[in-house]
Amino acid sequence: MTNALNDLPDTSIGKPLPCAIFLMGPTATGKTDVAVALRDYLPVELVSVDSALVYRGMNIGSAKPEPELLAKIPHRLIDIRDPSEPYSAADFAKDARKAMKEITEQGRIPLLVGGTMLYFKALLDGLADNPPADPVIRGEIEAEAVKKGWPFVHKQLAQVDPESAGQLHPNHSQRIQRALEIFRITGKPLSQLKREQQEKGSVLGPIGDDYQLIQIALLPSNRLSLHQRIEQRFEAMLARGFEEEVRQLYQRGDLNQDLPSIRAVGYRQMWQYLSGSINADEMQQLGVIATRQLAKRQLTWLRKWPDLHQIQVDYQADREIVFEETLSNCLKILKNIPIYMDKSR
RNA sequence: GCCCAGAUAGCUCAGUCGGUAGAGCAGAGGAUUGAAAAUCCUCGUGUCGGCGGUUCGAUUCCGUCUCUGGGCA
Repeated sequence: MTNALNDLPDTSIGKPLPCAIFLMGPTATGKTDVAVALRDYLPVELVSVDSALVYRGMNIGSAKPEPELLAKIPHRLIDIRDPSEPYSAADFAKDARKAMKEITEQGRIPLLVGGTMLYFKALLDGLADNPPADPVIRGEIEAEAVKKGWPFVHKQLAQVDPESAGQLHPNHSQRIQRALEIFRITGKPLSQLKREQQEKGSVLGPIGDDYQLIQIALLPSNRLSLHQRIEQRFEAMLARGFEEEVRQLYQRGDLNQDLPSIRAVGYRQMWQYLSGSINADEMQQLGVIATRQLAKRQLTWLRKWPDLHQIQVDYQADREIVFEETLSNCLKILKNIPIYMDKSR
């Protein structure tokens, strides 16, 4: 099996690269089921690419695979943070690289499954060697913004990093804050650091330098049916005890709605409901709406994604049939991997 | 049955002292380098409930009808 990996076509110069598979797609497309099924055909090991699944105790609302499944089939990068601890794209890029290396060294193929497109992007293109978030500096910038508004902070940024400021709308709070934060920590503009990354490379370089990637996306063939499925799934989450799950987080007392974890789709709305700012009906409606909007943004990423194998998924057809079809489409794409194992043999 | 208040974008509503109308939400498209399930940008023609009247001109004023709330019987 290990030797088979070395038989991969030598794409350019040097030694052949090990294989890695990306399985992407908007929320509620059934990526996990397909990924799990692929294990019957390929020696893959799963790595989750999901900014919500990293949090422990956030299971129902994040559509995390069942505990029994997780116990049986290892998924990397799930349940690796407490909801009080932030996680970032850079954390992910580091963790995922490490996981991929371990998996490859064991003669298996990393299968990265998820819908957090910035995480995929960070892996794919790499990140500049920028400093991590600094809560104190962010707090200072935030305070200035509250007093004078984001357009004012934007003007400040324009003085030290006109290039980044020019690319950002004066209302774009988060990214203005980040660009200014980087300048205050390093004394260098973000635009310059990006350029340096392109010229000199960085610690987290493009993953394609080390792996031969096969990128697959599951895409809904019809937006309306995706919306229906999202609505049904949210209802199912409520029926399975989503409210109780969030209530336990709520009652801890150390969490708040500004944390990345609690801002997650569904959790944010349930939190508002538990704190009394919206009623149950609004919670459900707003939760569904937020999920639809998330799926839309994920599709925007995928529309311009390079080197992508796209698989259309039709939700209106029978679920079993669609699953079989999707799986078989994936297998067709993956057939050129030499260590493909045909179950029928 | 009578009285009052409504009827305007898919939804909630604003508005036009008479010159055919605009916000929020939803939806669509886009951006995306340590919060990304985040954050931000762009996109608004609809018999202004029906019919009639006044008027050069009515969604706006008047009458009437229908429907929806609320009140009185």
